[in-house]
Amino acid sequence: MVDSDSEAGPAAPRRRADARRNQQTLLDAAAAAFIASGVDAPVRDIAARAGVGIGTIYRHFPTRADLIVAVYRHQVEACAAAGPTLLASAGTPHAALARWINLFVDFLVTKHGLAEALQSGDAAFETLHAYFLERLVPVCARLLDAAAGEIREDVEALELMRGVGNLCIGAGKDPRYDARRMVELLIAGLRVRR
Amino acid sequence: MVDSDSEAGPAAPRRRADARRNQQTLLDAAAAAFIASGVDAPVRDIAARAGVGIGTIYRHFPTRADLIVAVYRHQVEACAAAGPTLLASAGTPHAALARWINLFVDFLVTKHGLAEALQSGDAAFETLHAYFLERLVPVCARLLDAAAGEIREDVEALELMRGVGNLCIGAGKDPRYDARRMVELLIAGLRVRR
DNA sequence: TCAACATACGGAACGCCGTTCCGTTTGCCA
DNA sequence: TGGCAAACGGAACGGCGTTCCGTATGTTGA
Repeated sequence: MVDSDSEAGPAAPRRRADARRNQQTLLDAAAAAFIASGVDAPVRDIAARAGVGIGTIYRHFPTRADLIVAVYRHQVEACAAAGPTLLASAGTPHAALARWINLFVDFLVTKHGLAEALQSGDAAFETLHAYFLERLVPVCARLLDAAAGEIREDVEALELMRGVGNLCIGAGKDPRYDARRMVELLIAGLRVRR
Repeated sequence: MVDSDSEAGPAAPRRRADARRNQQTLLDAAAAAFIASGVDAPVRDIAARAGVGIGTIYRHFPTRADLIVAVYRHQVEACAAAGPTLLASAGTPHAALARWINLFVDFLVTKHGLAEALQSGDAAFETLHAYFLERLVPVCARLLDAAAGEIREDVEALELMRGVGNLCIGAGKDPRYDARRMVELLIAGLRVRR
């Protein structure tokens, strides 16, 4: 289940009832399809799952990327919100950073194909890429700032996020590749040597 | 330029002259196309560049992956060969490992889209993925063995190679993401803490 | 020199994809 | 209830990798 359009604007132009129903149905169908076949599930499959025409999907979500963003928006927001929380609760800033990155990795690793889509140069996923960076890079930057002194200072938040995202590609497809361990190495490498 | 089929078998079945010419032309055209548009240049473009029909390309290279392997085979072999050489010439085993990884990263980073293709789950690139791992993982394993004691021992060669490959994805597309630096972090994280 | 045959070629055609377009249907309000 | 904006459905388009097969050509033995 993905909840309805409790979106931005106060001036929601009041849409037709069937439109709202379909939007919700589509979000649920997409979420199910993403779990079953990964985020690159064919648009036609999602439409079929929702019992809806192809045209309908595109009126609600102009591009595949918008659909993906809509499906995962809540989890991304939750991840963003966890940053400040961890900073306050965790022992050291570096520990907070490590825990937050773990959260992000857990999220990516459990979404078949999402990491791939995020980094794929494909112009269609530009929106997706942009949304993730927009939302998460500032959070990461705050954590990095807080940990300054404990970690190298030549690494920007955006770079780190992309590195972590990249390491999550292909996770779960080959048991011999453990994305979490690789990210752990990356974060370990971030520490300044005593 | 990519040199001709100085391939395996001693019993090369003697092919027609035009076939040999076309194979060479195709390799050159593919190399040029890969530089111009990345390794995912459309098959039709490569055929057009070579002045050859689509059917011809598929007789010589049953799948895109085979073509990519053929184009880069020499560089991959050179990289594999550099392993033992570095181990003998570099100061410490860890330094040899670091230099060898650098070689690999340089190779990947200068081939637009190759890292992406290598890790893309797409079954069509299975051959490509397999060839790279087959050729380079044993070399990496030897370097890791030599550096044992200096580095963590819970990381296998295959895992490290995939991690490095992943970090190279998207290199060169965004100046704010420096794949080399991320790999440097990963390798730094590999060292045991004193 | 010249068949005749295996080999290799070219490109139309197929299936799958994301996306667009437009004729039809449906909810809503006066 | 009539009419109209809003929303729908799915055929159609362009691009992709790949397959298939009728055609052309190099080779070779007579």
